[in-house]
Amino acid sequence: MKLSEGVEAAIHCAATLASLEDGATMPGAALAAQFGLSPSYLLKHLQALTAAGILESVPGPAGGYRLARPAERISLLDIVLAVEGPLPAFRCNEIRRNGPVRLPDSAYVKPCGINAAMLRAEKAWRAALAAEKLSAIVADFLSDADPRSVAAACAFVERHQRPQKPGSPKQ
Amino acid sequence: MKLSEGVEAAIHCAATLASLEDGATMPGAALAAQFGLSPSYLLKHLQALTAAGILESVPGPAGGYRLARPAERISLLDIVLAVEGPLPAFRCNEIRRNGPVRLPDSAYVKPCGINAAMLRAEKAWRAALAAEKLSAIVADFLSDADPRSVAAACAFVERHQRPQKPGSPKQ
DNA sequence: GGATGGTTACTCGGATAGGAGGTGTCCGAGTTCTAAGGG
DNA sequence: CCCTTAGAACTCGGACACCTCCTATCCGAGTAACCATCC
Repeated sequence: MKLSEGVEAAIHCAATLASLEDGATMPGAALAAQFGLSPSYLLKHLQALTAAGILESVPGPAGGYRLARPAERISLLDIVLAVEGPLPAFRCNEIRRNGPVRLPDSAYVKPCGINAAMLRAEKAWRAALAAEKLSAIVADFLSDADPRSVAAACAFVERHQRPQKPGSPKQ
Repeated sequence: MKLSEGVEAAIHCAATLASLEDGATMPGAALAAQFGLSPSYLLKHLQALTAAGILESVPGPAGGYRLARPAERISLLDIVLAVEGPLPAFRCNEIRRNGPVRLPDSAYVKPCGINAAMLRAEKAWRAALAAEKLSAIVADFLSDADPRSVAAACAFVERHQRPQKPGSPKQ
């Protein structure tokens, strides 16, 4: 089992966008440069986040991406589900029915115990991810990370963010 | 993210082997027939379980597989790790270092907060999997599942298990 | 000087090739059971 | 009747193609800023 590498990129980008001034945007190309990624490919994941309602996109010059809601209300689970899809990692194929003796469907109304156990474990995983808020990630970074790294990140944000246009308030 | 389909097969096979009489074995071909799987392919996963020390294999006629230790001491985590590998699902590629400004390595001695958060969530998942013992899975099946399904499973075990050979005690 | 229209450049969005890992299959090595032959 | 021995059949184990999904890339649609022109 392996999570898509896009998850890492998506979380880093979301954390960077959370550091922007209120209403400001940042182009996808800038985010790609910040993390050494292919701009075209990063766009794919940013689109997924936009489709999931986590980000907003502003087209045209001075456009870019920004968070669609406060970082306190964005969890890592939201991002992971947006990139990886909503389906659970364990998908029961009901192989218990594929034996040589075919029982009627009425013998399988009770859910598969193995599937239930796997889903319980995945529920714990999702609960832990839901508890990890993007705001906490950013706060921890600002307080705990190396000062040089924090300074470089802040300088990058200051350099590439596009201030909110006065005439178009953030919805 | 998607778990390998072999995980489902491996758990079902392990649960079936847990229902065998003490020391008895069952060939991989019988397990494959029980779940409608390709024998050659199922062997691949059973070999992984054997390499992980969860199963034991007995070669030759009247051979097959059996649990290497009591079902109470086998968790779903053991099986998942044996099939999927021990690496965590989220693998940090340290893209935080790939920016245009290259800071010295000393600026990154603190672990990445995003990686830490993802690993915390995965730790919760693994803890939940470790709590799901194979013995409990089998017990729940015998008590809760449809009687017809239980009867069919027991009949299958009775039909295909190979009793322990008197002269070669289980190690 | 101010308003207006066209041009330009920048942004995101979706459709299109390439590659790694899981899926499925095959054949070979090893071991035990069986049965025939000899004592 | 018992032991020995050769054969055969069944088992697991590892090596080889195929296929799906993730990775990576390109080009097109749309929009806002900019600038030249006109009033």
